[in-house]
Amino acid sequence: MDALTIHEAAETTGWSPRMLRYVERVGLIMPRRSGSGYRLFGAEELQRLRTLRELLERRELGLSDVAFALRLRQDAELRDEVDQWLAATPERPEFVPAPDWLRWEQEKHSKLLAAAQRPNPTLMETR
Amino acid sequence: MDALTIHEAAETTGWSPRMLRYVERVGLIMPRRSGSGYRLFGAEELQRLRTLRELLERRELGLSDVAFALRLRQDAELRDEVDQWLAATPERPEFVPAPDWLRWEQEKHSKLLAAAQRPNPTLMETR
DNA sequence: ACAACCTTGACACAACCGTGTCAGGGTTGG
DNA sequence: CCAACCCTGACACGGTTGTGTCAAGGTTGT
Repeated sequence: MDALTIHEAAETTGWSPRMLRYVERVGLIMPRRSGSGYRLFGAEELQRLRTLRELLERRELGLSDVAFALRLRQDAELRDEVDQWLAATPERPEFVPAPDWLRWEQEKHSKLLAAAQRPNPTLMETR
Repeated sequence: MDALTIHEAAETTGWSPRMLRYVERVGLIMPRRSGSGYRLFGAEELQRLRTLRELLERRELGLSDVAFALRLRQDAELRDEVDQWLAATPERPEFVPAPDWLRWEQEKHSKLLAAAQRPNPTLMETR
């Protein structure tokens, strides 16, 4: 039948056999098995594996990231809880009144260099 | 004003000061800063921090998981790509015709124990 | 029957995550 | 002015991820 064994699948997908087993282990693929336990990769999973590979490196993801996304998708309750947490106060810097704190971010880059000749920095309002 | 410094915030949230800085670093909180750069935690972020703590341990999540969920939420394109990948062939074992492969999972637990007295295992259809 | 596959399990190892702790240096409040 | 904070950066360290490799044993095709 048109199904590849693990070494063949490895060659056409760019994963190593070792990694194909690992990808299965983290739950992202579940190739069917032959009667004697051999993994069999159909055309569909081969495509899926190529796509996954491409996605991971293009977006700098880890398998664990995608695995977590899968977990979110399968556990609606979890998804809601996480989403709800993220929803609270989603966007910041939450309009800071002082135009002063932005400098902080940039200052910290030059801070070390300028540390010597700075006698007394900003110093204002007590928290 | 009603805003706590990092040690005070640590005590009321259960995080250590070190971890509060870390949680900020991974992008899950962004406490505002005083004029001299001190982190200031308002009531809202304190609550958020307690909730986060609770969520993490109740669902066995890591900060990196929630950070990734945040990334997904903020990058719609990424979310779509990941979702689309997960959508393809979402549910398996994809109805296996042979009632035989289920045994595999259970067998492998007793396999080592039974290895000695098993002269010739299943052996059927050639992949 | 024998080479060339396949299986699981284990050791190994770099890179990262989550944490603590310490150093060097500013800030603050009494 | 001094103790008690705060800041960042660094070293350390156990745990997880991602990966290779090897061992012991079953399967397959010629």
